[in-house]
Amino acid sequence: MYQKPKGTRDLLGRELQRLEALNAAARAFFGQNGYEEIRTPTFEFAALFDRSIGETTDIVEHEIYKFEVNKKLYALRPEGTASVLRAFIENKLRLPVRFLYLWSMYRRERPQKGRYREFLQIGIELLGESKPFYDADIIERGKQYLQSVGARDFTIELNSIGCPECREAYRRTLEDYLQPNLSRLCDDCRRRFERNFLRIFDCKKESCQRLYDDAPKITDKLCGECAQHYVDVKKYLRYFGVDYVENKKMVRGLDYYTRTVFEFKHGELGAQDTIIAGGRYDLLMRELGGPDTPCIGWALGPERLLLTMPEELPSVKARRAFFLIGVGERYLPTMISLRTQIHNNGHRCFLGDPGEPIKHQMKKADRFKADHVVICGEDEEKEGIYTVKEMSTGRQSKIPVAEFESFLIHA
RNA sequence: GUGGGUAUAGCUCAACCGGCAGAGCAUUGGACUGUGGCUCCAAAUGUUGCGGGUUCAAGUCCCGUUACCCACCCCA
Repeated sequence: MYQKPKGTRDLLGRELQRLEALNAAARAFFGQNGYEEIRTPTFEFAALFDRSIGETTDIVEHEIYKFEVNKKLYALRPEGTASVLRAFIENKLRLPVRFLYLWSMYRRERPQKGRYREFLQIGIELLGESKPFYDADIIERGKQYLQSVGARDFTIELNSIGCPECREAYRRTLEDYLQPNLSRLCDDCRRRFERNFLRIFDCKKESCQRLYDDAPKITDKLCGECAQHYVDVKKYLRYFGVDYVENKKMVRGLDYYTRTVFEFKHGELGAQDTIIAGGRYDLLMRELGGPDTPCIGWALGPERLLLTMPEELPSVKARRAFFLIGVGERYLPTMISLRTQIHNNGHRCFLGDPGEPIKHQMKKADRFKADHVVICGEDEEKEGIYTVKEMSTGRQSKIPVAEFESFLIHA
């Protein structure tokens, strides 16, 4: 027997419906807000991701699916931002522009709750806007989107990680603070400090965290411009009515972020509690060979979001379902035209096999979760009616053929 | 990549110290030949994840392996 690769899933039934409901809501909502949907190739030249995500990140080092064909090294995309910027540059588009993407991403991680090797991201990117107003704007739009699909109980965490100059100054300050305590850090943190020093704050060990609680924070060491930017972002968030908590220890896993970073978290999700994560990346476009262009964006994990939501999404509307029963094959033409009429009114409709006993067809109707059964037989033909049975109550009524259309409209 | 847990009928799970492979739900048929669900009666269902080992005897013990779950790492 064949099995799917580890960390992948077959999407069908309820689960697929739920995901598609989030996609449909995102297309509608962000479309209204001027975000244009974009699709790029699922694979790119591997160098694109090395350059953008950061060569010392774990993603690039051992989580990317890479393959070589004809001496060219390709990679399945592990995230969306790099591809969007590459497409922007390559297609010589004009600024400013807003993009929406709904893509599968690929990372060779060990799967666990809310984490897969092929997973979805709904992301937005706003290219060409540098002002703090826009940082607040896309955070607020994220909040509004979550609320529109019925998500509750998430908190927004905010931080600024400054520009490379701020970070270099801060690194020295932090080093001075940690130097005397180096022996109390865990092995992971010592390694992190060498490779990507901000990431020490992600450590889950309490002994390390106690040390970091009293450590100087990057927000205290921002340069003048970055500090002002951060102050203004918070000002606009208040104008927008967005509640947030400052998390001075929040940093990002990707190297390209500058200044504003944020996460939307949900408390009851276990270790993978981040539903939306994003931030500003003002230097990446230039890094990838494009024009100097400030950008900001975020990505949402639909699988994780769904873990926080009820089985029946409020946004999934159940359409009426009809099942047609024929008593004898000679009623098939009637049934077929009836089906067209029902479909034209926007309802679902299935045909029973009119050669089968009524009992069998009735049972099928139940299986299909039909709301209404319409019976076409000798009695109906004589009286010029259809017998309509409402399945939830068992009540039956005779509806004259001429009045059936208006019945459908009100069903 | 590291650690812990799990794997038995379509599904959820039992099976004592190693001793005939079980139940509920679902399925199928009947009670009910123009009416589903509800009720009652009956039937069918297994490579105990896979491969090896120990034993008179393995679902049970041992080794390996695969998948899933949870956590670390990392991240949406």
